[in-house]
This record gives sequence, structure tokens and C-alpha cells, in this order.
Amino acid sequence: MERFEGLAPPKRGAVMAAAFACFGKNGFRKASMADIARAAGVSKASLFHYFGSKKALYLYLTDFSVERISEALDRAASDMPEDFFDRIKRATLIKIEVINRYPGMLEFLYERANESDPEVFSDLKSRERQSLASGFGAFFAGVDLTRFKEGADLRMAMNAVLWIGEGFVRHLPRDAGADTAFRDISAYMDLLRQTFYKEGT
Amino acid sequence: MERFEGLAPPKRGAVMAAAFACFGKNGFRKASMADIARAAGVSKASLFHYFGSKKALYLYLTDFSVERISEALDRAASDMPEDFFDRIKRATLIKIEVINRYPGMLEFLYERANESDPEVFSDLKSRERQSLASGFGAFFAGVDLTRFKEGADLRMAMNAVLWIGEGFVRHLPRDAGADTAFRDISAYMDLLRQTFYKEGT
DNA sequence: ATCCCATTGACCGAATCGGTCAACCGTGCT
DNA sequence: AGCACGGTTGACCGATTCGGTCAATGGGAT
Repeated sequence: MERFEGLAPPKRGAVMAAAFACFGKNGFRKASMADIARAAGVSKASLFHYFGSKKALYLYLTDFSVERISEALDRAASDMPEDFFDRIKRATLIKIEVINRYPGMLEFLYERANESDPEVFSDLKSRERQSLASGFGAFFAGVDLTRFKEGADLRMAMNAVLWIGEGFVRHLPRDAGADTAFRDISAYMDLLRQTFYKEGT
Repeated sequence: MERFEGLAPPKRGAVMAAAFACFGKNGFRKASMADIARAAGVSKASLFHYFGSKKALYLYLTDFSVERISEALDRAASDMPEDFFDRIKRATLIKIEVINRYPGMLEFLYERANESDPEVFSDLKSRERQSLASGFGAFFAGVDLTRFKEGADLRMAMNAVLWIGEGFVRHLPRDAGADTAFRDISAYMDLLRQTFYKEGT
């Protein structure tokens, strides 16, 4: 983790982008350290020097992503809309902003969420989810749970935002401004509202 | 090639879909016969029994795709619009229709076109292109080449339609009707027209 | 000259690769 | 019942690639 800080700044971004892209495209199992090293322009031995193992690299990328997103959410926690779904909307936009700042992070998170062998790293998903949930905690304090339809709860709605949301965002051009993102997110939110909320909102 | 016809009809579709998807997702090199067999629900030995080799399977999928598209183009050749770009538009829509009929074919063709190691199968791309070009031949007979801008020619425009077009179509939902496809294709055609055609059309 | 640490090429056993083969099975004909 | 036959497979092959290790290199600071 902290060992990685020693990597020279120009190569550091290259390594992260290469690892993000390779894991994002191939999944953990099929992604190879040799490919990542080649794409990053460093030797395979250097990767192991910095991260120790393939799994550790994968974990670092996960923690890195989750931390950046959680930080951004915490920073914005003081100024939040009242309505529950408006909060989700705002949080999703913040997440999009962070993700777009790091090349490959979107593909990485998307791959992590949607598939992967169920055997490998079953612990990781829940870990990441918990970590993000704590980041979201400030947003959803005081939400009236009685307004959710039967079978739907806060956790379901959050997961929908976190993971279905990526599928929605994925097709946006990377340089799309907040306006475009907001328009699409709004339509998505309407769908969510219909799905999880009781009528009469 | 013809040996494949012996495969039982239900499994046949599964094998093709699995092979399309696996090659389309991972490229020729990284796709493994074991993965394809697992996804198709047959043994790896059966794949080799039917196709002989990995390369032969890849070739079969290529020929299959190109043939279906060429057939559809030939079938529609009798009734065609006058304008050159309208013809391209029509041909592209036909191609989309065929591709959407076979699960995985879009991803397969897209992967083939956009990347892959340059060393492997460099002969295949040109082969496929020639084959498709002959299919397109009837469409472009009599086109006035003097109307193309300098540096742009029929082949460039065709390649743009064939391969850039997929990137365009890729984001459409698979069940999108011809209306949606046509709307997007039209915008794309305007771009093509500006790019390749002299002003005053 | 000395230390230091980032970086690497060469290498390891293990796993996976594309590909082969003999054996198995259900079926139909005699 | 006996036989032949073709679709199907598990087990296996050598070759390649995998994740991971390690001694050696080299440039920078002291």
C-alpha cells in the first residue's frame, strides 16, 4: 500500500491506468501481470516489488477507488437536498465525477460489480460495499423506511444506484459535462422512484 | 466447415453463441477453447472434432458472419435508393439487422475490427474486407468518384461504414427497433457526408 | 568510494494452453 | 442377440504462460 507511494509520479499513473484497464477488461482471473506491466511500460518484477502479489494489486485498486469516492461523498455531506432520491441523485453524480477523473476506473468497478467468478474474492464485494455504505451513511440518515414498498429497502436502492447506475453511465462519452450526466441520471432516478417508493410521493 | 452441420441443432446455436462471445470479449489469443466449450455445454474434444483447430473455428465464425451479411445485401440489391449515402445507410441497416439476429456476432465483428494483435491473422482482415466488398459491389456501381474530396475514396467511405459504424451501433439496445437504429444511423451518415463528400451535394 | 534503493532479466514450479486419442455410448440394421 | 457406426467424452500430451522469486545492475545522494 504505502510502498506504492515510492513509484515515480509519471509511471504511477501509467501503472494504475494499465491495471485498471486490464482488470476491467479481463476480470481478475484472466488479467495477467505481464500484460499490465507491458501496458504500463515497467517490468513485471517491478509490479511485484510494489504490490507483492496480484491479489494485493487488485485490492489496492479497490481500496483506492472506494476511498476516493468515499472522500468525495464525505466532503459534500454538509450540503445535501432533503428528498431521499435527490440525495441519491446527487451522490451518484459525485461518484461519476470521481470515476471519470481516473482512466480505467469505471471499467474496473463495472467489471467487479457485474460478473467475476463467484468463487474468487467473494469477501471483497461485501467489503467494498460496506466501505461505500459507510461513506453513504451521512446521506441517508433519517430516511423514512416506511415509505419503501414491500420487499424494497434502503440497501436495495443503494445497490441499484451503485451498480446498476454504472451500466447506465457507461454509455456516456467520457467528456460529457455534468449537464448530460444529470439529464440521464434524472430519468434513471424516476425509474428507481417508481420501483422502490410507494405512490403518493 | 460442412462437418459442423452434423452438430445437433440445439447445441449448434449454443456453440456459436459461446464462440462468438468468447472471441468477441477476449480476442483470438486470449480466448480459450476450454472456456468456449464450458460456455456452450459441450466438451473441448467436441469442439476439435467439429472444427479441427482454434483457428478453423475462428475462420468459420468469420465466414459465417460475412456470408450472412453478403447474402442479405445481395437479396436487397434490386431495390436501392439513388443517392450514394442513402445506399450506404440502407446497407448499414441491413447489416445491423443480420448482426442482431445472431447473439454475440456484433461483439465478435467489433473485436475483430478494432484491435487484436497485428501479427496474428493479418491475412484475415483483408480477406473479410474483400468478401464484404464484393457483397457491396452491387450497391456502389456507377458511383461518381469525382465527387469525393481529395484523399477520400469509395474504399475509405466503405470502411468507415463497415467498422466505425459498429462502434456507433454498439450502444444501441439489442432490441432497438429499426426506427431507433435509423435515427442514429442518419446522424452518422451526415457526419460521413461532411467528411467524404464535396460541398454542394 | 560507499551506500542505497528502484529496476530488471532470468528463472522457478504450477497451471493452462491447443490438440490428440482410445474408449464409451445409444441407435439401427441384420 | 450381435454388430457396426458416429457423436461424445475423460484423460492425457508437450508447449506455453502463469504468478512469483531473486541475484545483479545502475544511477544518485552522501
